[in-house]
Amino acid sequence: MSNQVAREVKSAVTRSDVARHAGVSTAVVSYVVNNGPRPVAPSTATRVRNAIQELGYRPNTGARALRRGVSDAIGLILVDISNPFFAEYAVEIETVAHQDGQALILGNSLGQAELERELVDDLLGRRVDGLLMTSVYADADPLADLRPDVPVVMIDAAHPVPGRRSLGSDHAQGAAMLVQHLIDVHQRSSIALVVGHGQSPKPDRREDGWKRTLMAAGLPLGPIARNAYTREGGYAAGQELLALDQLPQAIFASSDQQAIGVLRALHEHGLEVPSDIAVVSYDGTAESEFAWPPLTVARQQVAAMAAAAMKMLTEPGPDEVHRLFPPELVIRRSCGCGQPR
Amino acid sequence: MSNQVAREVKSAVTRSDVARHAGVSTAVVSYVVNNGPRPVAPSTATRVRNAIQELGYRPNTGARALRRGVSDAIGLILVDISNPFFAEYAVEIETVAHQDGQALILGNSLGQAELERELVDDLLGRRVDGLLMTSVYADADPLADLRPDVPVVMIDAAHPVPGRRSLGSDHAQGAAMLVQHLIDVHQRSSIALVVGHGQSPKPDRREDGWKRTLMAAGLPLGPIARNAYTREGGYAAGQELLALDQLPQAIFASSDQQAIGVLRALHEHGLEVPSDIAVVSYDGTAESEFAWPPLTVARQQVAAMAAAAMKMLTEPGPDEVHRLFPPELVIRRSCGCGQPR
DNA sequence: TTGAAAGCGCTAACAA
DNA sequence: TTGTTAGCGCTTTCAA
Repeated sequence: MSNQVAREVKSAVTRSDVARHAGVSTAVVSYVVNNGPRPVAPSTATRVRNAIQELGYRPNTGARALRRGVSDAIGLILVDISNPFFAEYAVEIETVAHQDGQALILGNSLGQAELERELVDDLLGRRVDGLLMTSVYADADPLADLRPDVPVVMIDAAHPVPGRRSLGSDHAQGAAMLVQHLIDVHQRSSIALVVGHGQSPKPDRREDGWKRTLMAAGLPLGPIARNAYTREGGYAAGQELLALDQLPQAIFASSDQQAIGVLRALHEHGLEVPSDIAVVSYDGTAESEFAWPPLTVARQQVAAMAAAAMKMLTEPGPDEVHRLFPPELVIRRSCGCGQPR
Repeated sequence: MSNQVAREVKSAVTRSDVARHAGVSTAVVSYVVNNGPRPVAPSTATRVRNAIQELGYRPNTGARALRRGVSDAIGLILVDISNPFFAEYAVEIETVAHQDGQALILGNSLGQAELERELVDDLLGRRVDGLLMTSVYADADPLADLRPDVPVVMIDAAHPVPGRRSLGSDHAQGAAMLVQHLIDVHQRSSIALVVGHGQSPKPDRREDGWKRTLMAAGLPLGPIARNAYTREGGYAAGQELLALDQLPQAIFASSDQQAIGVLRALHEHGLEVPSDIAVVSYDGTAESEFAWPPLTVARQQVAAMAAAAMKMLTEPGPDEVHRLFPPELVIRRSCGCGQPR
């Protein structure tokens, strides 16, 4: 009874309570809980397990972390997990992490450099075993003055990041696949580009891919509308393109979100997609499949990237690497495929 | 130099390194870092701060947690953060938590009871200061045998949860607002319902709201299509309704995701929304605004719920409470408003 | 096979 | 105003 009460009163049960209850030392409890490193007689082990059960003992992960020097937790810093692409990415990462016995601590930088700093700092203070992140900074190393002493992997890096491990999708290739498809299969010769603002000195690789593919095909470059990688940005970009003297025959949007915005602008103008104008986009989130019409996309290999990111974090390797994953072309209806002639 | 090397070598700098470097005791370092509880002479404090700076010292959050008995971390268990509603919810929660000095540990149960259990267990082992969760279980208390010794708040609860604190949106009211609008403003007299499978003995409160509003208006109940609360579920439900002898004049979908699926089914059938059939839905995620046509919705007050959830976790209060937040009616085009006659 | 005990980094009561 | 020191709960070496 007094046990009952004590537990109700929220006295956390510790290993020494268990030891006392089972009539053994705390070391033995440890051996049982961790299944080593010393052997324990079966009968003793059973007594300990019963005590654990009865007392409702649960090892304190933090204390163990302090002693062992590893926290079994990793940090994930995203700009904004309500962006569907990152949400899908996060699910994959969390799944892999959990299978790996790692908990995931999440932070949203919301595009604010200062907040990003705070989050990194907090995570390092928690001695996470690793840090996965996308950075607000286009180029500068956001961690420079934070001197992280744990592995860091930049998980949405189009370009190599000096001195860091990084990975991302091959944006140039994805863009090229999409544009090539519009040219080869749908004979579009005027293909517009919707892309983000050029914050970075380096151009968006999707812009490269679009440009090179058009040039290689001997086609003129279509109009470019630059705006945020959001639905709102795409909407504004779409309106911009619609205000042009001559409507392009197709639009390549650099993110699903932008494409969704573009579609809205086109619909509001009473345009039919793909018959009046084709639209394709980059990312391949679930949302793209349920847009109207369903979007033909270059789908990023989110699961593969998540697994690779966790691996880069855990396994030894060069301090600077950059892995690029090829996106997959997913044909749906917005490009003109599967349409009645 | 040797300092340099030592740091490179990844020897974590501890409070006693700082103390030695500054020529003070570890207690003083603590007083400076925590700004108390004892006063420190300004000149001493400066010396300590310089040492901290030079050595790149960062307090070990885990050690502090062990000593103080609070972890400054909370757990969040969602079914799936790639569901946009939960993603938006999570952003709000993380933001509030961060402002509150709490880190957020995220877990996705993916609809698997066993996984949910594992996540809860892990989080309790980490001694989170509180647990925010949605449960896979419709009714049974998923925590019963886990004896959580921290505050738990069920954050997406349509009904009170026995013995627990919980909160959610007033689904019945939201449904009623939407249906009433379709009746009063758009004179729709045949309104279908798309809702989830009845896993729970308790009916979905949105079904209640829909039913009562129709009955109060003296209208017949429209057809019901039951399917998952996903885009796919909505798509299947939409097809089901389209196969009926008589098409309803409007559809109320219980989630944005379902509405998106319904819209796809309608579009594929060549139906115009809202002129051929109106569609409204529940949730009000960002996606709903960019659907085609933009969806009229009952928007859940995500930010308010997130703040309230954190408050319920932190502040003392009754062990069992259930707070319901009224959704807001957001009129867009899918109901027929703003359409040319 | 088991136990005693040191110590992970930190806080804070107590002493000076 | 500063220092000494006892733990927080755990792992693991070393001795029995």
